[in-house]
Amino acid sequence: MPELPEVETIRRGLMRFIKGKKLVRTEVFCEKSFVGEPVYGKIVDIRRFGKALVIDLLGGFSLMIHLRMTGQLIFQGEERFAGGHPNENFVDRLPNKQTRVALYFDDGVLYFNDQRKFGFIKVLLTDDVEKDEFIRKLAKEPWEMSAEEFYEKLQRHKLALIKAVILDQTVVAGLGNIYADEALFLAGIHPAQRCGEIGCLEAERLLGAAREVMDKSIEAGGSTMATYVKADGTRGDYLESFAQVFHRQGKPCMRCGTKIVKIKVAGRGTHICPKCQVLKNELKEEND
DNA sequence: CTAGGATCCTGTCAGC
DNA sequence: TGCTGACAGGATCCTA
Repeated sequence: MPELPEVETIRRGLMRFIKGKKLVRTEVFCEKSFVGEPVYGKIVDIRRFGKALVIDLLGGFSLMIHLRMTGQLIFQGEERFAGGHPNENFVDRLPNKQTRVALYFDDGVLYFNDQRKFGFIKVLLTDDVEKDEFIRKLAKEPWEMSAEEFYEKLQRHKLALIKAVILDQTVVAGLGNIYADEALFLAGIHPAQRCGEIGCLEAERLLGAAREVMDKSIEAGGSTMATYVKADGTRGDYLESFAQVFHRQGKPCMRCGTKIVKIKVAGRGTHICPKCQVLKNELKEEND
């Protein structure tokens, strides 16, 4: 679930809560969730590559963390900071059944929770972080990519559906199911449009839309989603504050009032306004 | 090389 | 109540 904006929000939170602190102990509850032997030392930096986080330790080791669908990072010190898949774990007593790894610092604990166990923490040499397969194959993020470059990349997947292609992290980094739907809506493009039918100007619009929706979310994350969870368990549904289509099926389109519908595209739940996002005709086969 | 479907895993929800 | 199938904010692996 966590996409680029959520991961960036977590990165900023960790910079504040664990940078400069010393990692002193590791407790692994699920072997699958922790790859390699635990390492210790002072945290010198926290970096982000697409949806992956990298925590650099003094001494030459790093922890790469990918939250995948249901991962969360929750720091419990004097106050609590939680990010990632939003659920009751944000306010639960930890560790709990979904806690896979606990990283202990002098003054607090960083819990890695993950319902579905798709996410992981992996120990790497800091020098080898950029040789990691996932990071090595990662494309540029939307802000670093020119419209021409994006368009050319789409043209390499003429027959694939646009939504599937923008979810591909080797095409453009950072989008997930929410921001893909939001960006396509903003750009007025149907998610099942084949890339070959996407024009140069549309590609440019889509790239701009991707930047816009994620910028907005990072900004919102700073205040709402980067929850400093209070005793009262504040857990704002930040999606409601900015989503135009995601999880809004049955509700009116904010642009034209038509009901948003949920369909399936590229195997994923997909939300569109059927009036603002129209599928251009596929090239018809010659018949008979 | 591309395209599309299955798969990893746990939990929840709708429908019987 | 219990069972069943569908589905989930991701990415990889396998097949054609």
